[in-house]
Amino acid sequence: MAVKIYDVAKAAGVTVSTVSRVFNHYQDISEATKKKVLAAADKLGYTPNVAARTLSSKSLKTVAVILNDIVADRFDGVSMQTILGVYQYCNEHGMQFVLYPTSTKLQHEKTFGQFCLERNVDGAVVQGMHIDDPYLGQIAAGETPVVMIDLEIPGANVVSISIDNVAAEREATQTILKHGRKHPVMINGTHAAQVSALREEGFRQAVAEAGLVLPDDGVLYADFEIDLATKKLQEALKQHPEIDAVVCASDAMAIGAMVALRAAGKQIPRDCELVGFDNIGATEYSQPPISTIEQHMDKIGYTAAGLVDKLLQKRLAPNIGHVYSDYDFIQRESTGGLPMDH
Amino acid sequence: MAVKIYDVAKAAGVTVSTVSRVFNHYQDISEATKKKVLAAADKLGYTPNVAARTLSSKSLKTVAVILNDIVADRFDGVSMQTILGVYQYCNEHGMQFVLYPTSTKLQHEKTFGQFCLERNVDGAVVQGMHIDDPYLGQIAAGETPVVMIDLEIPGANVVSISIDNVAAEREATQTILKHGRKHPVMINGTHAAQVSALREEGFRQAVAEAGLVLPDDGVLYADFEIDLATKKLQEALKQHPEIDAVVCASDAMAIGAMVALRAAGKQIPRDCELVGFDNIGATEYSQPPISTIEQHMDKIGYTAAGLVDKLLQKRLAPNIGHVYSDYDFIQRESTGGLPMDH
DNA sequence: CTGAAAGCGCTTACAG
DNA sequence: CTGAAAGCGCTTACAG
Repeated sequence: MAVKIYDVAKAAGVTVSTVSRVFNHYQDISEATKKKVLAAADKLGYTPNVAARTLSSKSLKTVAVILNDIVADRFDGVSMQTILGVYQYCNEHGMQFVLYPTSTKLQHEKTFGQFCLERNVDGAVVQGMHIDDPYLGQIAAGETPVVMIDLEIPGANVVSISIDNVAAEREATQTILKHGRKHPVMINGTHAAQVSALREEGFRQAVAEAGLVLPDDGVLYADFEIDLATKKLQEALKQHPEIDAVVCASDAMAIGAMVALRAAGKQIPRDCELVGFDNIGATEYSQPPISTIEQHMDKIGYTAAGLVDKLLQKRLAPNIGHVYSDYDFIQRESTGGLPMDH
Repeated sequence: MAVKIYDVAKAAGVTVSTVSRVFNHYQDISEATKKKVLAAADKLGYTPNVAARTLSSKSLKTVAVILNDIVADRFDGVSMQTILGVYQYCNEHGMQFVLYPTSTKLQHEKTFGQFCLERNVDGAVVQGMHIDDPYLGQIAAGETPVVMIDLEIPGANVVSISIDNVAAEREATQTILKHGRKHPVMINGTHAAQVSALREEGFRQAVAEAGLVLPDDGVLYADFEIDLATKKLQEALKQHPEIDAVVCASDAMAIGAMVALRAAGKQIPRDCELVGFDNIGATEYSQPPISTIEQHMDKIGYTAAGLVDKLLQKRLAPNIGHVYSDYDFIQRESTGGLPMDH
């Protein structure tokens, strides 16, 4: 039933060594035998067994996508985009691909090194880590090439990739402030996410540039949760009914903010502008559509896999540290306010 | 660096056979040596190598999630839910898990059997197949246990799982019709998806039960695409301004429908009720929130993996054929119309 | 209850 | 340019 390398060798009249060489694209194979082998393999429907290859080979590389604490919340197709980006790169470059959903709990049961050994992982693309996760130190100190998405950590074999979060949030905030808004508030995620600090930095820069003074409670933390964003903004609106712009570190929170604004009788964008982050599908079709930052996560995944590849081949310039991917600020109706007189 | 079974054996003063037996939960091991082995393994941080295990073992089972033509459209966290459901089952039951995103194109490059051989796949959970995909015949005729999500095909080793699509769409439609709506229209997906036919059947049943006659153009096909749904409904509204209910085979299309209704000046639910399918995040926070069917895809994934497991152990009652998973009809404002006089 | 040994399906120095 | 052979890290009959 199952066709092995030996069957192909037999059918082609060569040894398994030769078949293996053909399939691994060795150069010094005569065209004639290469043809014979390929024909035999094709006729028999042969495909090399991955487990056997990874076990015996040093050259078959497998890269893992490690997704930490993914919440499948019906909302977010974003992790899937990253996965597909990595998968595509692997597919195009003859590398193996494995997906490993993990969690802070699982990280305590098995070290990062153990996981890599167990699954023959040669390199990894890691997303969703919190700044106090056990894997972080292990990754930084380890030998395994790792590309971290959205989290910069030290480490000789570690490169991080993300968009320029500071610039992106700054641009979004600037746009709103140019419309004459004077009382912006930010709804941020959590201190456990590095991007939160960066986006807040961008927000604060734009506010300062505009010559505005942010009150002490000008940044709310809603842990990237919809309902919490609603609640936090509702409380803030009681203290500061003058709020006329809400900058959110995620689209989910922007949607939560929208609920609060609606409840407060604020019309978007007339009374208050609103901007999110991530460009999840819901923002495009909400009423009004919400302006946001598109990060092109599929591209980030693809690029990240390419970086792992380069890291594996030691072909990456030293001290690369961080790679910036491009983003787009997508303007929709929620920031469509005309410049105001003042 | 890397710790192998031999290292553990040496440290524990036994042979690799014994260590292997301990890790595979053999019964006839003395408590004493078991303790020794476990202690040594723990101290060294040993984890069995998966490639070696799958290569040499008949008992380590690996189940694949095969996702066909996934469009990472920033919209749909639903595939991710299925993946996580399968992953969780595998994790809890000591089975290996692999993800294989495929496409109609890739299906032509490699047969289903080849894929299973190549990756040592013992069983698979398959989602997103079209009714004319190459894999379908191969799966039906094959030896590999497969659980198909949302698509029923024959085959001795095949079981399908889905919610009762007919009943679900029927229930959704009934609800709307009970509100007195007289001119319903359905926006369906594509004939290439089996669920489309079933949902249409449910819709038609409810319409007939209500004593209504559906016009020939009472069902539109929008291929599960947002923009196409908008366009199709816009055209339909020109012909039939009397439309007062739109039943959609997916939430994405419901969101597209909403755009058309808004453009036509129809207020939801006052002038026209609307219902979707899938319960993607966007429906909950749209304005108004859209009623829909929650399929619990994580549970379907988990159950599907369990069925694969049973299939592998030949412990499934013969002629199971199809397993129904439960669903919930979630009523939101878009079907919140009060009963009308007539 | 445990060891010795063959074998899973490949890859890759080493010869020639 | 191609073969013969060792080895990757495990599992599992077969003995004892």
